[in-house]
Amino acid sequence: MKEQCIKESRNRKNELLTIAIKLFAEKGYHKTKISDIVKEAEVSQGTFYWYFKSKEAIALEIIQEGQHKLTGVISQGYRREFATTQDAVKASEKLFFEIFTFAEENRFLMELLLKGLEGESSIVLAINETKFKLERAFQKNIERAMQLQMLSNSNNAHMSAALLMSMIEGIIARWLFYPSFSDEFILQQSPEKLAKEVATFEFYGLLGN
Amino acid sequence: MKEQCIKESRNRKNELLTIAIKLFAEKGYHKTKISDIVKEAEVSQGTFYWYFKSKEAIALEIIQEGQHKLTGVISQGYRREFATTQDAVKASEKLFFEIFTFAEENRFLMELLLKGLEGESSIVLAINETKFKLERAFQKNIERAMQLQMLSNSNNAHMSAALLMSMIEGIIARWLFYPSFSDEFILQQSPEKLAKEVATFEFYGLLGN
Amino acid sequence: MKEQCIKESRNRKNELLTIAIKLFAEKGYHKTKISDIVKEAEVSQGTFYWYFKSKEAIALEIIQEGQHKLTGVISQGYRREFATTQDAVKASEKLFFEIFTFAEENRFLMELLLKGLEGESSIVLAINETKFKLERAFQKNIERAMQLQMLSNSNNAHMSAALLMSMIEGIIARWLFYPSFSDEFILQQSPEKLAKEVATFEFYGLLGN
Amino acid sequence: MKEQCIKESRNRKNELLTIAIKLFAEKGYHKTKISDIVKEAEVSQGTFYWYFKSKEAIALEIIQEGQHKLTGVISQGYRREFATTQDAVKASEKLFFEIFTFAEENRFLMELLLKGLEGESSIVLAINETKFKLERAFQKNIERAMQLQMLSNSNNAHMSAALLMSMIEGIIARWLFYPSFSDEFILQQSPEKLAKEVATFEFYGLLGN
DNA sequence: GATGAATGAGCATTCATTCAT
DNA sequence: TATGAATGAATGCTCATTCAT
Repeated sequence: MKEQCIKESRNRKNELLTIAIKLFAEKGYHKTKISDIVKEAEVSQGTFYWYFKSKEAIALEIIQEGQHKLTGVISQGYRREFATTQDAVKASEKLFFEIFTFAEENRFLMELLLKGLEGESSIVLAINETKFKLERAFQKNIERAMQLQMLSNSNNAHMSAALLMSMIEGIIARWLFYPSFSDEFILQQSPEKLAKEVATFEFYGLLGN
Repeated sequence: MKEQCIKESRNRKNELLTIAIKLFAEKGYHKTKISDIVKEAEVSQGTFYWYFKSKEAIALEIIQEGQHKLTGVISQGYRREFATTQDAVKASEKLFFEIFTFAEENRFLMELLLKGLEGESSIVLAINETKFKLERAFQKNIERAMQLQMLSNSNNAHMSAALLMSMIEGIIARWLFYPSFSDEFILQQSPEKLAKEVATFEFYGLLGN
Repeated sequence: MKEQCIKESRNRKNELLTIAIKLFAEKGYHKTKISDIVKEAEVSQGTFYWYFKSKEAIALEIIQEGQHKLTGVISQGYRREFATTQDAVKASEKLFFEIFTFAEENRFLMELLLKGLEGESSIVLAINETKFKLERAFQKNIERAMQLQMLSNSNNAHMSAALLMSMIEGIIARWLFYPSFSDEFILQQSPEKLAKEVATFEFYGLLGN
Repeated sequence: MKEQCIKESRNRKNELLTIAIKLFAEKGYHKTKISDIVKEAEVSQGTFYWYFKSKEAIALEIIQEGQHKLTGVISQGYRREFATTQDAVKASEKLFFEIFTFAEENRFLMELLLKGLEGESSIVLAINETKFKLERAFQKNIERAMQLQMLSNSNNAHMSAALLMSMIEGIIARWLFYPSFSDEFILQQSPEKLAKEVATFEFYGLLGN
């Protein structure tokens, strides 16, 4: 019985979280009113405040949970060791695939993590931290490749990681968030295909393959 | 005397625009109050509404003026014809240089154009249109290079343009907007150096040079 | 078992009453939340409403119980008959002593009775009634003394009772409720000493003894 | 024209202050809503916040202004030097008269100053400070009389001042704030008569004159 | 008896916008 | 042109109270 209650309550809370994620992504933080969230969840205003201390609190919880999930995805994507350039490309592709898949399945959450929320500074900080961690993960990967002599040391790992991260951000945004602004080529892609394209560009550039 | 008045008023208006750009970039659209803007400009609330119909109107004017300026920059950057790959890299570099320079000189405006404003849909639309135009300019450049047989036709110009645009956005953001999150390598760069790095990556990827 | 339950429940109820008295005195009626009371009692919100119909109800119960107790104290203090002025002073002193002792032992309750609660009118009424009764007791005492020719008939018993009551209220407040605003002289007094001081002033005034 | 505006605005602010004093005294701080105040003043909610930062702010302003006025009254009441006991009684009477007159003319303000507001601690502090100052004024008067050998040194000036202050508070409360609880004797008195009664009691006590 | 999730009316405060001067 | 007082709809949040379990 107690278990059921806990489960019930978890559902209520999760329901509110899911709706909040969607509305924040769709309308933005400020234009999403608590009344919008509770209306969609079919609960009262008071119920919202039973589960969350404030509007800022739910946003923070969303971001932090998102950071946690995304960190899991990245660490999964890095399990492979690689020896040849081909391996490295494959490894990169694999990681991108995981990220794109996660983005596809957590569309709104990803939108918040990447586009950010024009909210309290605590929220902005949490978002930046998330992106920072992701970028550092890319950087480590590149540095490993440099140690393995697969990449010239003339590369600057920071800069390369920043470029990589930017590409991932941009592709996801065009693919999922601004469909109307992108052409069919990107929209119709599967995570696999996109991962391959980005990984190729990453290693070979426009002249590549 | 009339002339003076017009000039005065232009100044007043520009003053308000400049302050609004700065505050929107620093605090965001919603967290910037009209009262903040007029306080910094040392005019009354009423004066603001003499020059601008509404808060949305000033944001729109900012974005549209920004779009116009940026369009000018891009068209400047394209004047050159190129024949060899080296030329193409140089041309790209030149364009990037112009964009980075503009960004450095119009820091807050650029921040608004790239990060966007969590505002009315009209504003969001205007911003997206601006980014869209920039991206199409990159795309045209790539398509030209493909026609000249400098780039393999296996490239997808849309995708490449999206990647390129994403990199530019990302680098500018790290360079100018989030200095605290970036390492010294990016922060200390000049527009020239950054342009070179990005252009090289664009054509050769990580393995390149 | 039933007895135990009743006892238990009495305890629960008394616990809630005691905590409520303390919190009402410390923070005031409006600033004391039901959630504060139950948190300190380590019971649930629902439990509160099993014992009390409402927030108003618990306040009323507190006041009425206080009135009852205080009435007992006063009637105790009046048992003596007196013949000489000395006796009258002693009798007064005795009564004051009882009141001060009660106040010391029921600090928070006394604070509510004297300072009042900014609450519903029913509560305010109950408090005023309590103070009214106390004052009438003083008045009767004075009238008795006038009948015994111990006090001149030029005295107005109402006025004198009001002055007396005011002094008692004031001294208790300074002694127990606002220690930080009073000097050491009052703070360090025992009920005996305070009773003596007030009784002397009552009969002889500043020039007295 | 500007003068008129200033006057106008002063009136608006004073209007709000006067209404707030009345409502706070009648209904208490918490039960007085901003909407009550503005409704009675026939202005909008926003207008209230043009003149006062918050509900707490208006309460504080009321108390501080009251403190200032009352301080003025007290200092006026002390101008006389006295040589005989009769003089001292007269001087006391004069002071009480001033205070009672002020109380009669600033009924609601006095109610706030004496009964206090169950509000933010800043407000409570300001009120206590006001009462503290008044009491210290009484104390100084008594000490002066002791120096002049008019009062026995066996008197404790602090205690006497506390008793005096308590009497004043009590009489004003019964006279003005709780008419229904007092008898006709007090209610029908003029400030002169009350001042005389209290001053007599002060010096001679019940047995006095 | 006891729990605690759920309710919803109520309230202080904000801020873009208007308008008389 | 310029002012700044005035407006009022909008919104986040509180908290006494209820009720299914």
